[in-house]
Amino acid sequence: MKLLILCEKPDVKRKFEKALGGTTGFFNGNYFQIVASHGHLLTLDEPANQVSASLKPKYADWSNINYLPWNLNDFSWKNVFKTDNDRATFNYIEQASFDKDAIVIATDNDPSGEGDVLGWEIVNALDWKGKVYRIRFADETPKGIIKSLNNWEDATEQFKQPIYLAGLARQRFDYASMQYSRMALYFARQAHHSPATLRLGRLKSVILNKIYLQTKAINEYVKKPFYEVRFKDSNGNIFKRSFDEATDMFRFNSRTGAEKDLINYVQNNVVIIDETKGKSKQPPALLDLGRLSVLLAKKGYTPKQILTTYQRMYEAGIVSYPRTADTKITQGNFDELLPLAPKIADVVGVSKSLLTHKLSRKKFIITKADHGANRPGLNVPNSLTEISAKYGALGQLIYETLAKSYLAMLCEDYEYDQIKAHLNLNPDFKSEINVPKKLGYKAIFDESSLNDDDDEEQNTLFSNSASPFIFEGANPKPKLPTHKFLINYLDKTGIGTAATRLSTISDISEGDRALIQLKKRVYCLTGLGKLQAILSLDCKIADEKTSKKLFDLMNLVKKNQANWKDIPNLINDMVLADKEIMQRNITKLKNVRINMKEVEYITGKFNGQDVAFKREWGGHKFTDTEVQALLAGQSIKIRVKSGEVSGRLARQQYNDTLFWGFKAEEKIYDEKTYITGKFNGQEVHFKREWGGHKFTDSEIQALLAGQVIKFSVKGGEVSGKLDQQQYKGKPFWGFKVEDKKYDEAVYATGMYDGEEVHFKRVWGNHIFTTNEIQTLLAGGSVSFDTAKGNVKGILAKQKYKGKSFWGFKPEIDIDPDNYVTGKFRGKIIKFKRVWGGHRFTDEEIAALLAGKVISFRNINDFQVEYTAHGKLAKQSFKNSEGKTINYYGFKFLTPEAAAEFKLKE
DNA sequence: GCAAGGTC
Repeated sequence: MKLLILCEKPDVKRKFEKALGGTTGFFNGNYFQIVASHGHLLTLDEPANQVSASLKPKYADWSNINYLPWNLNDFSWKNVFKTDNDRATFNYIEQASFDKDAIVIATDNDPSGEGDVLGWEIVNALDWKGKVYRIRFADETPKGIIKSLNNWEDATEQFKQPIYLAGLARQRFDYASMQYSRMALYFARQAHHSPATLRLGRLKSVILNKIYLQTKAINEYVKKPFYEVRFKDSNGNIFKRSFDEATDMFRFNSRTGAEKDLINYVQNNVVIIDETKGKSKQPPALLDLGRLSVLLAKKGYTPKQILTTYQRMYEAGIVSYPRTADTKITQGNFDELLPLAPKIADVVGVSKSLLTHKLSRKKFIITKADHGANRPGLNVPNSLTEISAKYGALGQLIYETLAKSYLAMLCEDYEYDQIKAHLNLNPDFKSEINVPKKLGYKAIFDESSLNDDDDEEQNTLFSNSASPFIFEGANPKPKLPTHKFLINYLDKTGIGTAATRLSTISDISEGDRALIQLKKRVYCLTGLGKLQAILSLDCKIADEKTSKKLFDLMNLVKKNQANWKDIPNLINDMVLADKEIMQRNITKLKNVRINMKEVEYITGKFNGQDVAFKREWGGHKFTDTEVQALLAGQSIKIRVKSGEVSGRLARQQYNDTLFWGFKAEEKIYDEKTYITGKFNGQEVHFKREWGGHKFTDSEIQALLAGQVIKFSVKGGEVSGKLDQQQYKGKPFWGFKVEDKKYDEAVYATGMYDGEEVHFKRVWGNHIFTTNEIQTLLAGGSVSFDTAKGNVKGILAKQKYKGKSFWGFKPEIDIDPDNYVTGKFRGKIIKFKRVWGGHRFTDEEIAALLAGKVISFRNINDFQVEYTAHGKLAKQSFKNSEGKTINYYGFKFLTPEAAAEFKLKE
């Protein structure tokens, strides 16, 4: 038999080749050829293309919600290729399939059935009539792959594959959830908001809902301070009574109440130890992409930066596969990486003597992993510098963090004593502390900062006695929706994989249509996001339980206990119920200020029909008179940037979407800026000027005749001809450069990495010397003095207004987001922008640099608000090697000290 | 224009 082995991606194909000894060969007497897809090659076509011709207008309509919910029986569930590249990949798979007898679906074994859906999509597009086998490898080691091939299942009967059906149902459910975006847009317009589009779904909407409600809870938080007597020993250990709302007699609303109580307690109350228990803790689970991002977000990196850098490192084999659902690894994965541990430890500066636990602990191991948890890859770099050179500071941080989380697995347990004590004269006052005995894995990786509650305090032993003091507390303030907060929350909902969640957060926090944005390390909603969140309040689509229900049903399908066909229709029940709720939510929008870049739509009657169209066209905003004329079916003339356009309102089509809008019928270009002429018999318009050069009459003749012309511009000489080009997807005619000769006096020319580059000889006021030019071309850095101070930089390809050019690039301050650079006492210095969770405002920074004392309200780790005073000062600390490190930073002052400084000011 | 799931 001849087999076609279909992998999900090229990376896995390579693992198969390694296991089977080549792309083609024989296995168990069968000839095989391995091919790889590239994720999903196909996707469900647009709604309007899924239905019969008579239903098309209904499914293409965005202005009407009478059609919702959709009838999913109308759908043909037709797949289309996502891109031309995907079609090409398919063609290569198809070619390979022609002489084969059976296909082996060797796509990933996701518990969601996604790999099965992906595989069958391709098999179905091949119109395959032969045998189909499914293999599910435990890991991507040769052993795992070969074992899976020896245990293949006959899967020829596609609709008897429960896991596939579960995946297929999920896909249709989510696809049908598109209705929500149309519905919400309709209601937004009812509330007189006109966003270009909204994006609702069971993941996106849950994120928005959580941020909305959390922000609301914070805004509505009312601090209720309380005061009570507690004891503290000389090591800072606190003794307190257990608090019970019903029987409480010791908590006061005012300080004076507690002050009166304080008299009842004596100083130096003797500490009695009740119990000392030896305890231990195993290293934490390996990091997933979400938890990794939490650690990196603290340093100011965005999900997008983390995802792209991790991906690049994965492609180089330095880190493991990013988009895994696994939090554990197989014994095979473990054995594979273990021999590399000493080298990894060297790279990240971890002492090898700590790596004594060479047997895998049960908690890390599973029998079957999709790719295994995120961990260092099999390509171990030689040094951190090597990583940072290629992947920047973030790359280095990713590797260090991931490596330490992995190496922690090979360390011994963390051991500590849990000690309980009470006070002799006041036995109600108790304390429980954890005192470290042996750090074990915690010496290299401390997971406590990943937890929502950083309650893993490590204490020092009790001292002999404790004295009373007045403790000021408050009802806890709801947590800020930071990245950590959001990731930990989504973890609990279980929607998607950690990587999917991260990429969705990235997706909705970037670009013009962003729904959320990070401000001072806290997520908040954009105008668009707020609009969506309010419209979806109390709706099922924004309910975290919706995904849970979906997954529960999918699990039943997997066990043959439910019919997969019932799942997609559930979204329709939701749409029906949420339609009413959303309609009611419109009123909630009325009292909310929403800042949004709005696309204004005009609504009115055209030939007796309700229409909505954009008020702007080509930068021109229709006046009310023009709107009346358009609705009356008249032709109007408007001015746009490049000339005068006449046209009228018309039903038009863009891709598969019908819409109403102004349709240009005739355009007269401004003669001053445009030339109108005939090119190959076609009327063309192009700009009279290019790069500051105004074309002469003879040049215009030559251009229209298709000839190459040559003229001088600033910095050199260009040659080129007239050609049709594209700008932002729209075609235009204009001069197109074919060759540029650079003026040697202005530009330096040379080779950089095998590419000819030209760059300006001058940067600021500095003229590069011949030596400096050579250094720059060799990739070296050059530094020189300017009026603003010393500048150091390298040669780099840069972008300006969308055009790329080569030039000197000054070294940007490391992490400008986290550090402030400024002049302090006549010197350029850097200092941290955040102190104790507080991010200094621009005004505060200016005051600090001016040497002034500033004060601000802040919240401490116990969620208690207090006023912090301080100023900028040169400070120092001793690092682990005992070396004194000097630095500038905010120096906290007591209120008394601050007042004294302020007096001097 | 709209999802969530893959891929790089």
